[in-house]
Amino acid sequence: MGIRERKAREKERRRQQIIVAAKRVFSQKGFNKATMEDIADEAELSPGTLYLYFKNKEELYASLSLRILQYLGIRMEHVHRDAEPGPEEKLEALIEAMYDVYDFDPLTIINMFHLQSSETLRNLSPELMSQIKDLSKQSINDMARIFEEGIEAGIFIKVHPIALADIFWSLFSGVILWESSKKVINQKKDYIKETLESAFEVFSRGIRISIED
Amino acid sequence: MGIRERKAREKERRRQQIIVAAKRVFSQKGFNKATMEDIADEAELSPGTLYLYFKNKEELYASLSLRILQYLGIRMEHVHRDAEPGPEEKLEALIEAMYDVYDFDPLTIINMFHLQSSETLRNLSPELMSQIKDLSKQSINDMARIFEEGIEAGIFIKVHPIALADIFWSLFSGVILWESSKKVINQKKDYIKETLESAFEVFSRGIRISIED
Amino acid sequence: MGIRERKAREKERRRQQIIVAAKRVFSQKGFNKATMEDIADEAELSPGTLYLYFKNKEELYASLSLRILQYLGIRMEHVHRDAEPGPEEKLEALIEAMYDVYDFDPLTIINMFHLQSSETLRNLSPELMSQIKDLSKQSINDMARIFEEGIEAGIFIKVHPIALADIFWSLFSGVILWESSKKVINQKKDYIKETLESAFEVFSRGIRISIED
Amino acid sequence: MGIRERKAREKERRRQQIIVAAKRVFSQKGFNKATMEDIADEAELSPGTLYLYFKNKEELYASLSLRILQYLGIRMEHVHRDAEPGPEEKLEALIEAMYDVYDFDPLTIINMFHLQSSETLRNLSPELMSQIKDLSKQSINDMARIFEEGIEAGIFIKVHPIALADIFWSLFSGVILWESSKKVINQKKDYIKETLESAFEVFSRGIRISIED
DNA sequence: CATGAATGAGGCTTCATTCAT
DNA sequence: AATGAATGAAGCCTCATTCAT
Repeated sequence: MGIRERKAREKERRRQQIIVAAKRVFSQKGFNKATMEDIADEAELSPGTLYLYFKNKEELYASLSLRILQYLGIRMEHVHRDAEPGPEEKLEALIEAMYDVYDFDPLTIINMFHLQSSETLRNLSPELMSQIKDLSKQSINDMARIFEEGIEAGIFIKVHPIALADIFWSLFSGVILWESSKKVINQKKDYIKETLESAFEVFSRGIRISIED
Repeated sequence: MGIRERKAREKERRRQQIIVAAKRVFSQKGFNKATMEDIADEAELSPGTLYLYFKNKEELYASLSLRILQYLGIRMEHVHRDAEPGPEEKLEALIEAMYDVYDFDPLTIINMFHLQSSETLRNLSPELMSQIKDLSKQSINDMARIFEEGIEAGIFIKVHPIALADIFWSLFSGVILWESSKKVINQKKDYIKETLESAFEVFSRGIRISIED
Repeated sequence: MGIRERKAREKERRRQQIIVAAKRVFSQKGFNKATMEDIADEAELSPGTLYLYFKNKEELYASLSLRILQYLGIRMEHVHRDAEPGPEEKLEALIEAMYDVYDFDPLTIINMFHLQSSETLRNLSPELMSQIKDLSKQSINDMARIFEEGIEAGIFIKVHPIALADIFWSLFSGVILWESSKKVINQKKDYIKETLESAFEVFSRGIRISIED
Repeated sequence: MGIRERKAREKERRRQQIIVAAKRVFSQKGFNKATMEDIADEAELSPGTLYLYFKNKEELYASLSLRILQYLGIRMEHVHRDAEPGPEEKLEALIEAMYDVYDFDPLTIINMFHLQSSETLRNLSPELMSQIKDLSKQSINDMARIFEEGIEAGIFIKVHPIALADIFWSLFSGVILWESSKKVINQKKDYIKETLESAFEVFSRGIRISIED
């Protein structure tokens, strides 16, 4: 069983090796301009080998997102488990988590939003699709729980918690995409972090009930 | 001269005919899966004809966005010219405008955000690129002016107006993309309008200075 | 009949206008890279019009050569009619004529040799083909007559006169092609005239019977 | 190591297989009418495979010439190394070599002259271009050395040796092109060999200094 | 006669994927 | 399991030619 285990570990390592290469190449060239050969070169493997680990190009692409979503899921759990009780504190922890998620892998997270917003989505295998779906839903639900607590506590405005979570997530992805595409257009430094900060502030203020409300 | 005019009109009509077809096809299949032949078929023209009106596939794609951006620009002007004076009123008018922009052409607006967030952008002709850039910048500036007025009036929080405009725009596009991709995943009706409404409410509340601030 | 004549003249003029444009464009871009639209633009006509005067692109191309061949034919006649009697003198006149032919239209003459040496030849209409054939043959025969006289006079070596004409013509075209392709390779000035001069000298010496032969 | 060697040999064999097919197709249809698919069919390979061995159509075309030029180069060396000393003997050896070059691959040699005299030349990759250039120059230089020796020995006329080499080469290619295009026109047997023979005789006589000179 | 917009066949090339070794 | 050569489908685009005006 030790041997079988090691095999499994090696297989997983190889998988990661490919994912890392893919991440780099996709980030640099985008989904369509990146070729499987590019990725194989970057991974120092042959094209054929990629297909031993991923069914096709689209699945490989989507797999990148899975890692982020998994990380997001873990962070969401932490927020609930570790953060101080109280919706305000949890919201803050949530925001912190989002920065970490972005930092965890900025290139891939942009990729993920591209995926989200792309025809590619339509061609994924059902299994991968449902994995993504489940992970997304799980994280959105985790976020929603925070908002729900706040609403029940009378601190947050009465908007459907899931809707708030969607808005929060939309804001996060919207800012990242828009700021990074501004960068493509203007060739200047991106202001993702700074804009995210302001955006979260606006959001936090926006859902909080002030005294006079 | 009457004849020349008619020719010009016909040429413009043909252009529109292609644009309409392209819009439909791109919306259905996305940029990469859509072929020029698909579009030609939809427009009931031959592939070659498309190239009499658009330099290549990418320019055709980008042209769709241009129309939206132009409409957005017009609406932004109206907001400044026609809306009741006062930042509050203008913000409301701005939000109204955004709904109209979305309604003007929902499919294309989703497309535009895909374009924005895609490698495609890198291959556009410089002219088209700069047109898009200018139009975007113009509209963002128009939005920023509203926020600036509000800040000066002491009604809105002191965040750089351009940043607020970016956030507003990011929120708008983020919601549309996320909701429409949720639809792909869940096959359910999309909640774009409803979510936008809540999002704008959160945003409006978020930038307003309440008494105790 | 005056009117009909004028029409015919105008038609011919238009034809020449096209030929002049074609010459320029073909010389610049070569047969395949040159498009009918290029030529139409250069002639300040519409593409459709070209087809009123020439059956297709290949015929237009070949027509350029006809002008040269006609000029060559005329010069050959002159040589026989005007040159001092005696093969030596006629050979000299022939060589002079070749320079003139080259000067008459250097670009087109290179074109003609390209035509000669090209698949294009295979696709010409039978009529044009036979025109070219006749003109070529006529000129070759005229040249051959000079050599024949020289042989009969015991001045030139006993090689079949037609063969000598072919060799003469081959030398002429070979030098022009080789020198002009060297120019493409080396970007230097071409040495066509200088090389032609030496070539003709070698040829003349080569066919002359010296005393000891 | 044995395995790597075999792979290399197989790769080279495959290359040759393509070259042979290309030669046949190009000779039959000419550069422009020949399609990559034609060649792939002839080679019993798929179109994509051609691109594993040649960057594009033009490079494939040019590669054919390279082989001839290489052979020419080898023969030129032999002439210098093996031929009896003395310019006369070397000139004879040179002429022998030219026949062999022609026989080595008549179809391709005609192709090469087409290439030489064609717009195609302008689009070659710089590397291939410089290879062709170098090989050509080398052979021309080798020829020139023969003439130089003859001039120094007082046997050949005082014309710049490089010019004589150019003339010699022009005569060779001119005869081949003209005779083969006459064949297209007349559908008769070609007289390339016979005409070459006479041409070389004329040339040899032409550069030799006779007693009375 | 002239126009020039439209055609549509067809070429080159790329690249995801397969499969014999 | 890994390779990497081969595949071949399919896409974009060009451009000679036609034809209604």
